[in-house]
Amino acid sequence: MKTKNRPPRRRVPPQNTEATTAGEQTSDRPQPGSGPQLAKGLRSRTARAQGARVESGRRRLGPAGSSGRRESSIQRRLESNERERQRMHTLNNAFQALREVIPHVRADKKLSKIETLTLAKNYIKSLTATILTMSSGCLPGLDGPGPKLYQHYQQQQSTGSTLGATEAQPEGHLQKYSTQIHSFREGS
DNA sequence: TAGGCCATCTGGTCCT
DNA sequence: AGGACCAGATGGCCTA
Repeated sequence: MKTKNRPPRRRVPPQNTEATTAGEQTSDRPQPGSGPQLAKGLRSRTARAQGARVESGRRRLGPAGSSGRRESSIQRRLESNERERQRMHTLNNAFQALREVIPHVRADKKLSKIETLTLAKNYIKSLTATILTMSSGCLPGLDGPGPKLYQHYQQQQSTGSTLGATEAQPEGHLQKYSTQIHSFREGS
């Protein structure tokens, strides 16, 4: 199953969740960004989470239980949620930035996170292999970055015990990266 | 409908 | 002590 070309889902700024679920006072925590309007019929994740919690009530509420929680405790949790949300947004921005510098075949297709990381890894390796090849050809002597780069590469290879036989050679990285690009293009 | 991917919430642990 | 980080849980959206 593939989830390709999925349009980015839109979100509204975070809302109070726990207090709503617990039937306690809602927070008037500021809502950063004062979020975009949702497309018709499209609920935000936060809103959906709220709904899910209200509907199913399956979220963990901690040992004290929602009813016994002090307001300050709830407020702390909400602030923590907000920080976590921001942290994840920062992480996702970094993923997006990474996507934009990784050449891949289908620009219209958004790489998943795991695809992004895997491609990036092999892209770096293929670039390293290319640099090695070029530097060893141009700088056979003792001066210049070539030998040092090669030493570093060899060190990396010796410490990385998970490399397969193909990856043991610089050309293998390029081949693997190329293969991976094609497999993503094929949607496999 | 199943499975992949994702956002969010949550509590625990680590770090400053 | 408080924030950052992490991983598990949960449920929605989307595609095959």
